[in-house]
Amino acid sequence: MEYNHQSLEKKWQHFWSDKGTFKPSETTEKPKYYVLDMFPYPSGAGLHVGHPLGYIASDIFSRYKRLKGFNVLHPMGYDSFGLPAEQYAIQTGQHPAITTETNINRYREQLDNIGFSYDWSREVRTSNPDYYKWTQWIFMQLFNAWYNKDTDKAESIDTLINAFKVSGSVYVNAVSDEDVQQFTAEEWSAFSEEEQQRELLKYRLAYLRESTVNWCAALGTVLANDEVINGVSERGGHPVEQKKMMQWSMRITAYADRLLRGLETIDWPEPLVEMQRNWIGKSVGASVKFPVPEQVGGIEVFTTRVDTIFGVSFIVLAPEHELVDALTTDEQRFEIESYKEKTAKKSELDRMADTKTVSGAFTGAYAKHPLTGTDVPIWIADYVLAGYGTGAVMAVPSGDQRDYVFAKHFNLPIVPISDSQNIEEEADPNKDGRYINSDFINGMTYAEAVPALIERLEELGLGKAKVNFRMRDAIFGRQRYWGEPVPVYFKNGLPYLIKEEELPLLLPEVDKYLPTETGEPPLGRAEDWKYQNQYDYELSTMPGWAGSSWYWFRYMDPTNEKDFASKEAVDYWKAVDLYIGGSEHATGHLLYSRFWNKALKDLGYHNEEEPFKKLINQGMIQGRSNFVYRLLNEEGKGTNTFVSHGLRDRYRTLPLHVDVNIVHNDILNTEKFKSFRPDFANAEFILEDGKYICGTEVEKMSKSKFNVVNPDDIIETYGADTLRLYEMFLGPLEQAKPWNTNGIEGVYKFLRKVWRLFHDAEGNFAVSDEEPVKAEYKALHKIIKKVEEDIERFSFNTSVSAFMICVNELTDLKCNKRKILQDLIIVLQPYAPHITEELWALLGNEAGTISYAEYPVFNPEYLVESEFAYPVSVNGKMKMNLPLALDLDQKAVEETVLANKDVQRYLDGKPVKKLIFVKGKIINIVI
RNA sequence: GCUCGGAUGGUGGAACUGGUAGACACGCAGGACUUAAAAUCCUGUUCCCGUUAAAGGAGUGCGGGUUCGAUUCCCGCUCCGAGUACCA
Repeated sequence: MEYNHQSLEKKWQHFWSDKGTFKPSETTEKPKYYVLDMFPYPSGAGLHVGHPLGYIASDIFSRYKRLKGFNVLHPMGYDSFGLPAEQYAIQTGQHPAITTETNINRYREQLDNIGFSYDWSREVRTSNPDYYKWTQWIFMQLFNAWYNKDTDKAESIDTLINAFKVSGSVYVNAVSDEDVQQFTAEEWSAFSEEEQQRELLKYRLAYLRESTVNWCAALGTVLANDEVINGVSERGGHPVEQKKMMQWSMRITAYADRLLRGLETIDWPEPLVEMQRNWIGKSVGASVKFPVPEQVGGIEVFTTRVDTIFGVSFIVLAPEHELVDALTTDEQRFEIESYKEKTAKKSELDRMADTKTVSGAFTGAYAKHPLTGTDVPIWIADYVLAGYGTGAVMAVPSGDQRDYVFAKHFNLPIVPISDSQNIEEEADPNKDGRYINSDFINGMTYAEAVPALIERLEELGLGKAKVNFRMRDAIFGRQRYWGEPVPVYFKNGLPYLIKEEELPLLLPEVDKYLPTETGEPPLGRAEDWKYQNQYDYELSTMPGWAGSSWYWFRYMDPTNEKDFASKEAVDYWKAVDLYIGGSEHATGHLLYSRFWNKALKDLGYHNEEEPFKKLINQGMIQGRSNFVYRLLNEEGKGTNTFVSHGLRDRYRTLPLHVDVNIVHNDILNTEKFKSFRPDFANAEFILEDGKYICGTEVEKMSKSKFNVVNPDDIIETYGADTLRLYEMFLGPLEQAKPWNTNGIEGVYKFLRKVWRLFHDAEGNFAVSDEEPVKAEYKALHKIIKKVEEDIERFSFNTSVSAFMICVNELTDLKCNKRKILQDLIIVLQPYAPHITEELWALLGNEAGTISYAEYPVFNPEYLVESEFAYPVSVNGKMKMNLPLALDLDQKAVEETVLANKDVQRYLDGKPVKKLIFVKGKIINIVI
């Protein structure tokens, strides 16, 4: 019988699904292992060959862990709320739920074809009410929580209310809005219900506040910072502007420090850890007050370089700074106003693009230097951002390049403050020298000056050490339809939660998926949608990241109606042991998930500080486009003649994308090309060596570039096992690489060789029960060891090569011994599950039981290198191979090598300085 | 600009803690089997010189260093990719 991947793969896929082979056991002594894939958004385009890369890797790992005796949880689901389905709904009127359902079915079919070992009984969909019920429930927990800095964790809002009742706001040390009030216990009790709620809102982890947001007019919604890339929206690339709006936000900044510290405890790729670190952006410095005689409080600035404080020659406020109007003198008012107007008109994109031009305006006001008391002029400029620190900086032109440029442009003084500075051409921020022009820190080093300054500023009540974070709270509301409704209604303009037993708050039906005429979000169109028939519901929905910020818990107990997951399930499965997905989620999903995980832990729902212990990023698979070259005529118009790639320089041609599916090894199938497009029906070709060679280029995989390769097509031709092996063979998992089908034949050939090991020349199944010989054991044990090492370090590509070597060796040995072959297919099973299940059954084993077989143990005895010749170099240059008996000790090796004729001849009487031994062998002779 | 990653044959890539660079696969060339094709198998394939064979030399982006020995470690540079962007 020949290797027939088509019937064989379908057979086993059905078998696994019917038997529920991959359901983890509920009661078991086995240790648990949780392998998770980042679940996909089911887009209308379906899967291309790039998508399953990470899924294949995680599947190999899961199957391997099962073989090693673990109880493995390996689930899959869909992140099914999102913009594309809604955009489609706007265009066609089709309900997003229908589009989503269709797409999910398509995804499922494609995923099934690849033979993954998911436990589909645990599937989750974030857009299902029985799932988003719990997303809403978590929102409620966060609404009902505040962050206590004294205990360094989130607590129920009740503990805050209690503190207010007992002692007012004095002893409360919380992360909150800046405008919180100070009040006594009596005052608190005297507050009206409304006043109390208004105040509590400033402490809640999920809160409503007027804030500056990224508004995307084209999408009709606000976006979080991570959804804005280079000043345009991540989805669609539409312009984004800053706008003040009442918005739901998540107080993720409360967790800034814990999110940062946690990074040291998890096994994640360094670049990703670095990205999160930068995003959180912790900077240690000081906040310093510059008194302004006419203003109470003065101007507070944040600086990471207090040591340069004597170099301050002016202060710069962001144009939006709240003190600007009050400070501006009458003479300067016109200038300031026109500057503010000018900057307000600039879009985010303009402001970013234009970092070269120096601009600013003088307010006419002066602040007092906190240490010298001299007058410091106050300016405004758009290089200072309102959103970071205090929106004000102390400018030290000698130490900061932006301040330097500004000072030069407006002719402000530049005072050197260190004897090691060179400020002829530009600012010099070095910290190496000793201070000059710096009052009482003159002569000190950086390390001496900083504590001295902080101490002095604290004495004066004008400054203190301070830590600042770049990260902002996350905007949580979206003015869109296809998302989780926020379980909140409004009474007297204040938000209140609906009752827990009223969950889920279902997404109402609307006539159109567009904003209302009055500019309200689409939910404003829902008729009679009122809480208790009288109160308005919140009309914005949750952002895309809400549903994905806790989904790994739901897989543990997906049908639970009483809890987001049962206590037992959460205690058993704990955190995700291995998480595989793309690095594009570094500052979005992966940060928000860590945040929610920590908050849920603080509130007592589980015990894991970090949700994902180990994380691997699979590299993106890019497309590899093929081109044909259309000959141009005199007028530069395209003709119907096409020139092969190698000859195109001799003609005037126009490159055209051609469907990669009619190109094989870069050779165009000219017959298929003629039916590719109607106008190519009479195409003629200028060939080289009788072939039409196409040009190539690496680009993103997309329909318009005709470079999309569908996994279904590959599976049809070569089978799922070949696809799985080939995707791994393509290169290191974490590396980005173009998809290229050129080498797939090699992998397919390998599987046929595996098949043939079990069959005789006539194609009949034939294995022998003879005892294997030593060489056969050696080949087997080598692969067992190699695969184990490779999988443990996620080097799947090298395993595939090792399998090929092993099977070539066994083929050369004409090995058909049961004892060898059975172990071989167990080890191969994670990579190529279908063919191995088939062979397992052919060997007479109970079908399907391979999943629970023991991973074979390699035997070190067979791994001893039995080479009789080994290389010796002289002074690092390879010179000769020496024959040598195996079991000599170091002394004997030394004597034998030095006595060797060739060595003698090469040494030519020169004295041997040193012999370099590695693992008991002489590697090098130094003369 | 800053941060991080990368550069190895015609191609994808291997070399794990410094120890025979180029495993494995594709492609290419030649051969066997076949009426022929497909499939399968064998041989060769870093470059230069040379060739019946051998022998020799160079070689992991470039320049230097450490070392008996460097694709691997260190310093400087070039190019490519990713992230980030006036963060005080």
